[in-house]
Amino acid sequence: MKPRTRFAPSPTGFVHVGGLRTALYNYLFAKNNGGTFILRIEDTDRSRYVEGAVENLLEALEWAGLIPDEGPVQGGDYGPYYQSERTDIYLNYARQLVENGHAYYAFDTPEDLEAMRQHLRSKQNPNPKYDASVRGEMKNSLTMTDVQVKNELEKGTPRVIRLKVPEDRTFEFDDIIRGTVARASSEIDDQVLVKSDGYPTYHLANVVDDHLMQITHVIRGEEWLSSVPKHLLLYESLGWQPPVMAHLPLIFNPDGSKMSKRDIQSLDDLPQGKVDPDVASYIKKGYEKQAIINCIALLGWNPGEGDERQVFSLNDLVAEFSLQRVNKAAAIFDLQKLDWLNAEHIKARPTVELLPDVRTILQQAGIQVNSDDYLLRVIDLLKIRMHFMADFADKGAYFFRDPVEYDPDVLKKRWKDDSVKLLLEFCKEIVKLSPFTASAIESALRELAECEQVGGGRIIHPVRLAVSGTGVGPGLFEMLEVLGADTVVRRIKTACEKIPALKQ
RNA sequence: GUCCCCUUCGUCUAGUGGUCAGGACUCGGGAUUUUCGAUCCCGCAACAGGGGUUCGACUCCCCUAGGGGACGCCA
Repeated sequence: MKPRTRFAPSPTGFVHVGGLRTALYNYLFAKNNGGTFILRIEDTDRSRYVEGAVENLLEALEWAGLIPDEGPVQGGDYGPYYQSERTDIYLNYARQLVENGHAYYAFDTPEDLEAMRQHLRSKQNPNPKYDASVRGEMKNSLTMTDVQVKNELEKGTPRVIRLKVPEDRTFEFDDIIRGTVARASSEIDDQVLVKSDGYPTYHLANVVDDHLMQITHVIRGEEWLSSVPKHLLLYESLGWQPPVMAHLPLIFNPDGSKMSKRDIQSLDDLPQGKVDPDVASYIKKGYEKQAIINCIALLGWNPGEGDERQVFSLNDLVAEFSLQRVNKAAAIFDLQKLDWLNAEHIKARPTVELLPDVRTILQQAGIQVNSDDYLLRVIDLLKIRMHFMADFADKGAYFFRDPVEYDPDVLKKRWKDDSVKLLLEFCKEIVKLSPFTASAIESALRELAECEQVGGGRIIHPVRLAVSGTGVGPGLFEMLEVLGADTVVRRIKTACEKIPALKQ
């Protein structure tokens, strides 16, 4: 059977890095097995609903290339894909559970619950549960007569439906990532399944939906691990077969704390030991989507023995992914590795593909680009040493306009008393070149150096400074070829006039 | 507090009884006499601790410590 996986976020705000990884793993597992990747919106908490959160989510998935096969946008045979539109379905199953004795109505008010907890709270038991030990003293359909219950229901008294967790049972299951996990039923509370507002809780809704949507593998964060027994009991009570479970390790800040949006003002000025959990921040900063995907994929997964690749495209990941190779331990999100991967992915992108993006970036920086052909050659020269796409503007501006200033440190170090003379000689030589190619330029320069009894660097460095204004960049001769003879000569002459004055 | 999960270089990790414990990022050094945050090479750096099991443990078991998660009419 082809697997069906789902990413089931709740739209309570921004898209978390950990959430994106959960989506990624669900996607990768489904695609690796020729299965179906489903998006389901878990919006059953009306009080936490955030305007625009669903749109954010959809955008982020789209950006990352994790397109669902079924979901709110695509539709599908198992919709609706918003849980808020499925309340009657959940209610039906909840009633069924009550009828079969697996669940019961409870009329306890929040005050009643607080009183109960207050009463039971102790050092040994700081968080009393609503469970088999207390449900006999509470206001519910187990302690009330049928008539009373019927009365309250008819009156519309606020009530919830709770799961009746049996005593003295142990729930055991196999998690693909963690192996066998067991938990005693005495540790589980009588979970609310339907809230007094008529909406289901996550626990009921996810079980019902996963079954109805024929989800085969539940891949989600570790925070759900301890509620699996409840879900298992639900599957059993409903007479359903539970899906395979896989609980992913968490992702943390460099200092080991939980990633929190509250810690962050800006990505460029992160608090010590913290990292931004909001995927949108990374998109905004201009990270390559492949780099983000690559990075978070490696946070908890690796291709295994003998395969020491670090750089993966989404397709590579689809081909290699397996849940068996997902790590158990939590990982720390390392921005340095992300930055390195970002540079790798820029290098890996074909120059033609880079073209429109670079053009946009240059335009945003106020740099006029006249010829795509020219831009293509510039990108070819630069992309190997760019860490961010924005670097094309910062470090490539001189390809489009003459330098207005010269790096003082480079000037001090590289500009000698004979530089003017040598550069003007150099100009005389290169104007004769036809065609104006890197190799021809190099020969001319080497010849001149020999003739003048100086090392090549004596000319190379001042030329670079004169032409680009900086001390770093691509190989000089390739750079000059792309710039063209006219530009090179013009810039050298300008520099020969301006720099001596700067040097003093 | 209870229950559950986790623990190899600073970080991400390989490793499933016998390895000089491997790779990657970061950092340091060297090379490239054309720079560089590019490239290549080299280097620093780890099995949390204690018991077992075994001829032999990073690998299996137990305990301790540390970290994390859950304990809501939130997901």
